[in-house]
Amino acid sequence: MFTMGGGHWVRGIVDEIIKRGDERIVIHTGKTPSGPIHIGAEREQFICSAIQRELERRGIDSTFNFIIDSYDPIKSIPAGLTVPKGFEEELGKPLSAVPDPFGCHSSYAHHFAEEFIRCQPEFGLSPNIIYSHELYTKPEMKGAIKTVLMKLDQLKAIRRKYLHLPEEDGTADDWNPVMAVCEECGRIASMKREVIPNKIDSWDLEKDEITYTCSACGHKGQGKIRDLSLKLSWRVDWSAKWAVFRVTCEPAGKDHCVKDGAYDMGLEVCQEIFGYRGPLRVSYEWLTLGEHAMKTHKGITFTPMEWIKIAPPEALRHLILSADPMRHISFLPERIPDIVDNFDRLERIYYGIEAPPPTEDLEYLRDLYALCVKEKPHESAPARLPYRFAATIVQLEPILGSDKVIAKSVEYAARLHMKTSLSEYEASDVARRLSMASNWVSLYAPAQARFKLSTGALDIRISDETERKFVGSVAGLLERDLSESDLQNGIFETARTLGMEIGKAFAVLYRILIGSERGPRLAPLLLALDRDWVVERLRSAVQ
RNA sequence: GGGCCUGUAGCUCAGUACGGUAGAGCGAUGGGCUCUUAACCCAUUGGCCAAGGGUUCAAAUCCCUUCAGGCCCGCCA
Repeated sequence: MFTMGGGHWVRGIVDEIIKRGDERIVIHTGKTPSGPIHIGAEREQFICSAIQRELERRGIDSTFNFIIDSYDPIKSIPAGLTVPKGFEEELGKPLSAVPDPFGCHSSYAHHFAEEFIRCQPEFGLSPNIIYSHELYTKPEMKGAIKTVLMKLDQLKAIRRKYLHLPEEDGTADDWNPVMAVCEECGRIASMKREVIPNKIDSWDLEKDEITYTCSACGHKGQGKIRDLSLKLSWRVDWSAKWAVFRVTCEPAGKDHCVKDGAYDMGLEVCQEIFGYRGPLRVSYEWLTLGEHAMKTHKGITFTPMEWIKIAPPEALRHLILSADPMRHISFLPERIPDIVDNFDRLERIYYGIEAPPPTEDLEYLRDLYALCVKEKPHESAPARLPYRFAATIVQLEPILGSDKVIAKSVEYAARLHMKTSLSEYEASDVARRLSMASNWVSLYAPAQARFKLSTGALDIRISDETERKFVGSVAGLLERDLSESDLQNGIFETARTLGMEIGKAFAVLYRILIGSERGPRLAPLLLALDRDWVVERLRSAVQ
């Protein structure tokens, strides 16, 4: 079918952003650090990053803020997280006030937020980080709280509309979005059975005074708005930030973007209560881990930190930015080699080494590649070590030693790209991929991608007469201490002389050594092993 | 109960805004390679486009209904 061209979908988003005519373009994203932050959250980050790059390409400057919702209460302890005894006592406190269960950061919020933030430069982004527990001490947020109290009736009416609450006469609605952190117990909500926020009881804007009752410990407190630790509840909190920062665009998960969902209500609150038009909505689908949605509280997660250990960050950008935001992405760590290969293919297409599939729009592919690399594309195609190769050769490290593994990999990458030597970047990229592949093999590789020397009792016996002769001859070759290439050639010649199919000949050796039909290049493998052991192994298989 | 998104080869997905005889990658199978670091090259295989109905000369694409999965309507990308 005829493709329209037109490049990457982010161009359309940027067109709309520009149409708004905002004085200053501010892109926002946010995340609650309620536990390990998984790679699903990167979808939002990458969309923002792509928007920012597209703006930059058009010569437009922008601000990219990442709000850490550290002031939200901790509502549960995520499954799989080991916490000190008595940690349940912390439930209901703001995440920024809960101690780090690992003891390495100043709070629970900081621990998980920092772990995520630390990875971001690796993925080619560096948003401004804003912790909401700090933000709420600022006069702008105090002002938003006052505005909310001033227009509370109007706000209640908006809320009732969105939550489809039964029409009431209005007097019974004691909802209030202003929450107070209890000065006695430090909680902002109680967590028995259900979440009950600490609402304020009374307020006097003239005198700047507020009273509240703690839903957890029952403490009754009072104080001035500027002194008390106050927070707005979710949907109002969101629009207050939009208004305070004059946000141009904030992507959000599809859960918030449904009709009458948090985004719809937030926009109306933003306009009616705070007098700001609100951001452009970009909604996106979730990433799933196989068939399951990633859920922090259920402990089903895969974090950016874990990604970096097993695969290049560009490959995650590619996985996410190549998909339409409204389609869900199903990720499984077992598929990492495919995912990395896909990125490598795009890279080769970008540099004209490989022809694009006939149905694909080249302009789109070029856009996409520029959005996937960490900074700017290299001047020429970098020589990459194929991930599958890496995943194979690292398994020889115990017998080859790491120096040899690296040397062979560098040599292979250079040969593939018809280079005589690798640049410093290329060589370090090869080393990185080897260590990633090594982690992947030990953590996630399916059985068929792994091999192990069969050192135990030999459980196969070669009965075919030709095969027996062949194996015997190879054992003889080994005893002659040949060079690598002579040995490799010798094996081929032996097979040919005996009239064996090459594939079958190799298969029989692999079966004896690693119990598989195929394996890593044979001569180096044989030479890396203890000679007498291999000879004995081969001979006993054909006895 | 109300609403949104998704369903295309064994797997992952393009193609749906603007209807014009089903595409890619991976896999599988076969072959080739003076010859394999699970490589590479070539070929083959593969699909009632979830199901049914409608509109049309023509539907994966537009409309209606049904089914399945995910999600929202209370905090949670």
